[in-house]
Amino acid sequence: MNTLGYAILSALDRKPCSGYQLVDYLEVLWPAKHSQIYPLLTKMEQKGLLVYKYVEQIGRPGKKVFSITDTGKETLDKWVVESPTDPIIRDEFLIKMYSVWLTDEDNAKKLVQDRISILEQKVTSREKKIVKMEKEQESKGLDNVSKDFGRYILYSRRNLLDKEEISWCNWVLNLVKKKTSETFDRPSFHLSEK
Amino acid sequence: MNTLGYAILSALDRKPCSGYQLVDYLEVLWPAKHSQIYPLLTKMEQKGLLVYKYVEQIGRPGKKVFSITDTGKETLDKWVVESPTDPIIRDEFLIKMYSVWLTDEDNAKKLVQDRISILEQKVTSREKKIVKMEKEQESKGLDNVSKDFGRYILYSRRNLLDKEEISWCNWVLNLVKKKTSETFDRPSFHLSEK
DNA sequence: AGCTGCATGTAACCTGTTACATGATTAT
DNA sequence: ATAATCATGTAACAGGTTACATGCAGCT
Repeated sequence: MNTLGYAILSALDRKPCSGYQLVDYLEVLWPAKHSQIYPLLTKMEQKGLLVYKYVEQIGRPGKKVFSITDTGKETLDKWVVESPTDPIIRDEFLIKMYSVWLTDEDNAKKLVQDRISILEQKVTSREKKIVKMEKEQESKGLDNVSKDFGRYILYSRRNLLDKEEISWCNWVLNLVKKKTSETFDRPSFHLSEK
Repeated sequence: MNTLGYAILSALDRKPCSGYQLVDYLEVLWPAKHSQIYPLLTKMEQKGLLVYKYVEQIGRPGKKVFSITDTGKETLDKWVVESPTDPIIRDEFLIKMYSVWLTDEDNAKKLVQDRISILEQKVTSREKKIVKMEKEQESKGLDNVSKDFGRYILYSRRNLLDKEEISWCNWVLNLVKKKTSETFDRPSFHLSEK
């Protein structure tokens, strides 16, 4: 089984979901398109890691609601204690940054400023989600607090990191300015410069 | 052309490299294995984006040193001004965290502590690289300062983010402790709690 | 004698994205 | 009208990893 499979297991371990719902739900854990999720759900169901029942709805199409089985839980438990592989990060922004930031000052600025606004946007929309989670929390009992708290810590992690990247962007923006004004006389390569 | 191709172009735009060297060099920009890089270099050379000359060495095997062509530079310049796609992040740690952090306290702690030590390790080794870059810088003229400074800002970015993640890990570690002692009485879902 | 680093390449496989396909309901 | 949301699925393709394959130099 691949990592997406385990992501699905850990999501369903909290609450049963349809494939459609999982697309949203997995966004924080391990983003995937529906075209990848649906076939995997079928495979996992055939392996006995999941079960589903078809739930008919009024005013909208019926759905397959998947739940984790005991076998599924065991599989997840075994995997969870193995040490995780290195995170995979691929970011076009870094390449573009690397390419333009000295040779093309205007585009460098634009690139960084755009990045800042995208990050700020994400931070605010994530904060909204957190507020939403709070409200839902208040209407529920204590038992459910723990279930969604995992998402909360992941959201706050992302926000922390995004905010830190915004600081970095502003630092870079300052460097670009300095570069122009001070004729760039051998910068001291020190972290403390920040 | 794919993003790896552009990453190669931007790397070679700084200085000519062999495929073998590119594996290391691209690690910060867009990590790739040699099995992906070698065939791409051949394709790009055939398209006229790159040229190479075979350089024989003493005491080690000869290598193909690739350089960017004017066509290659044009291709890169066009791509660089387009707004970058969203970064791709996939991290098993997050799934494992999500799964264990409430149900299995011991493993949750271990998971986070391991993460901290890996991050700390990376931060220190990156700082060493920066020191190395400084020393190399001092022996070179002003012209080359700019060439490696791009790497410097990317390294410092990563270090900043990794350090921030370490803080987050410590915050989570505290939450786990609290959970045990305070019977977890409905935590207030506020960011300010940090 | 065996491991690490330098150096290049191919083949098989897995993972993930884009596009094709369908269809009802609700909001603008 | 037409776009968006809910809902599921497949097929073709692109991107990336693992494994196979070779070979020399230098170190332990």
